[in-house]
Amino acid sequence: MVRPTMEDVAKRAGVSRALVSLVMRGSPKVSEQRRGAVLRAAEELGYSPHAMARSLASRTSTVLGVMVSDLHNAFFAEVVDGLDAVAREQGFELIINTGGRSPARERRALDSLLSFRPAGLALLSPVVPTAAISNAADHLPIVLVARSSRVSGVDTVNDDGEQGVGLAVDHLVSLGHRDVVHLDGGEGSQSGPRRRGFVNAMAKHGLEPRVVASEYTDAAGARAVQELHRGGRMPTAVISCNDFNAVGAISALEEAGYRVPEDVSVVGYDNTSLAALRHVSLTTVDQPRNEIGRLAAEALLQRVRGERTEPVRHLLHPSLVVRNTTAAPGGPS
Amino acid sequence: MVRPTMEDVAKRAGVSRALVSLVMRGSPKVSEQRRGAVLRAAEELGYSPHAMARSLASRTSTVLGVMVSDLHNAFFAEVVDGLDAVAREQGFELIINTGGRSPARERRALDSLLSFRPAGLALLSPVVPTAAISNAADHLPIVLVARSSRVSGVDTVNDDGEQGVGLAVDHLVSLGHRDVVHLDGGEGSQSGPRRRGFVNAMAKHGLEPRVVASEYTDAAGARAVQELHRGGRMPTAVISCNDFNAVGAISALEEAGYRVPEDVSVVGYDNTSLAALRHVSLTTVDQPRNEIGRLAAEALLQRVRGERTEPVRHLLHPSLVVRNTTAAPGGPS
DNA sequence: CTACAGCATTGGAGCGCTCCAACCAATAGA
DNA sequence: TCTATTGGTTGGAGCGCTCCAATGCTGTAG
Repeated sequence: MVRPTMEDVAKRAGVSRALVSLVMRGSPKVSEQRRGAVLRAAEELGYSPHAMARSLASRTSTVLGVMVSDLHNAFFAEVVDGLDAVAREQGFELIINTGGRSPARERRALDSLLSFRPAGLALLSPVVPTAAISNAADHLPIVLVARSSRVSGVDTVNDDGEQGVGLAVDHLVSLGHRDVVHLDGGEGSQSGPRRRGFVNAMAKHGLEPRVVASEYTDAAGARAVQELHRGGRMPTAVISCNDFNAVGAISALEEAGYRVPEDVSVVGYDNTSLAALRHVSLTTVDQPRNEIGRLAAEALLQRVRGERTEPVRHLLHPSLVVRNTTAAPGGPS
Repeated sequence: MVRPTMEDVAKRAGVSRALVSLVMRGSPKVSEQRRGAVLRAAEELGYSPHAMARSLASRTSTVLGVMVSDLHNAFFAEVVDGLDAVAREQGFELIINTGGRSPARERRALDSLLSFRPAGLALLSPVVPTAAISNAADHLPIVLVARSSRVSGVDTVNDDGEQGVGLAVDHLVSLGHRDVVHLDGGEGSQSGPRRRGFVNAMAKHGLEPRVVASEYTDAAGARAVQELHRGGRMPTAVISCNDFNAVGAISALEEAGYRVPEDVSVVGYDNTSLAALRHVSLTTVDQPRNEIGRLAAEALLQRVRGERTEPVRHLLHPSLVVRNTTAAPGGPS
């Protein structure tokens, strides 16, 4: 159970501990002969460096902390992929922690990450109060993903939800729709911009924007549609706040006897793997998730290297993915 | 950017560094008066303990490493929830890393986790070679989840896939089905037991087990069904290797003009959130994911505390969740 | 032959913490 | 009164490493 240290390697190779340290860090000022001897000794002993001791001694860290608010959401998985790719390229590691969408748990997760003294911290859609974030930002670079916040000294990366829903509206209008309803995400983090995008885009086309309160779940989407049905004012198209909501809406529509997309078109948001399933084949708005992760990592690493102190606020362009849940109103049946 | 140390807190509180250390660790042998002074000083300075220095000095760790092979799979999210709950209860933290289903990346992820010298390691469905695992197992406790392996000195937690598929077969047979096909997961980690469970259960009922090669994706499920259709020997029921495969199968069935469940019943495996969507409403086999995580954490912590050295091999009982994709053959239409 | 680079190598201090033996009252027991 | 005992507190060593100043060693120029 006990691991060899540099001292052990040094002894075996017949050199000093400092020389082993140089070899391990790939220093050029070591003779080839010694380097070989050290590497061989390390190999034989099964030595592996102790990251914590290294970081303690060097007062630097090659670790980026990532706080994922919700591991259940595949959206974050792809953001993490992007973060990971960039971090790895530049010699950094990721450690991930999760807050489970509870502010208290998230606080603990944050403390836990901070106690490792990472070089920087990426917070994916955090729910902790802004104060906690700006507090931590005094000590290390922080980038906020999927939460726009005006905390000073903190970078942010978001998709432009306003533009995204705008794309959906344009698409539907160009198909001939004039009566479109938005199922709103309520308290959800990005529902504000999405709703705004809907209202503005409808106004741009001179149409009346109907917004119905809903939530980011399939059950909520179904409920919203049932209410529309009972109210007797079913629109020709629905733009949901996300894919889950859209799928719920579709199943409620079908139960109520509407055909999708012949009678009612439905657009989702996020382009989750769910939307791509052939059984679902949902027209939806795609966020460049991987790109979001990459930009977040780059923002962090720029600060880590001291290349920048001014905050950056990335706002990425979403794109529309047209599948089989949208068509002209009263279209081919 | 520079954080206060114990020394700073000690100076401010007018005590020794050792005393601050005792307070931070919640030792009972500190007078209330001093404790108060120390905590106040720490608060005022914004002190937070340095986990790495602590772990280095104490030669112990309160960190459990978790290697998630695929962050995109929500299955693991719930396992992590279970792990997290138990770890937290017992004063441990989780650090997570991901291997993206690539052996090379997974190896690096493993090394990265090990370099933090965690107290134990949970590997969720790892794809690295057994040798790497048994190697690491010499240095610290390891638990394997969703990968049965006979590595000595390593604990395992799995669901009983054989039993799970058996439940599905029993359910279908009790509905009156006699012609059932299993869409096999191929190389996938748990496809072996699932296929075995199918063959054995069918044999038990005196029925011919038909197995068709497929994969863990919705496209593969659709392809398998299309082949069955072309072959002209469509069964009355299909048991897929997982939920994605089942959803692909359903959509291909509907495209080919079969009604689900009236003409063909479909059963999935995993009870992902996908299965629960009302639009899908898939009959499927549920693994006790949270329980799997809890047992994994407990196995690890038992070893960490030195309470056990014999390996344990948990095999958990799955359960059948009946929804709307199964019915009697040629049933109500 | 000495001086002086230039290079590879080394010992030692120190990162922030824990742990231990030693210490210092204050109290209890004889 | 003197010695044990107890509870609280402390300095110092050391965890595995990095970093720096210093060392020894060549080889070249003066």
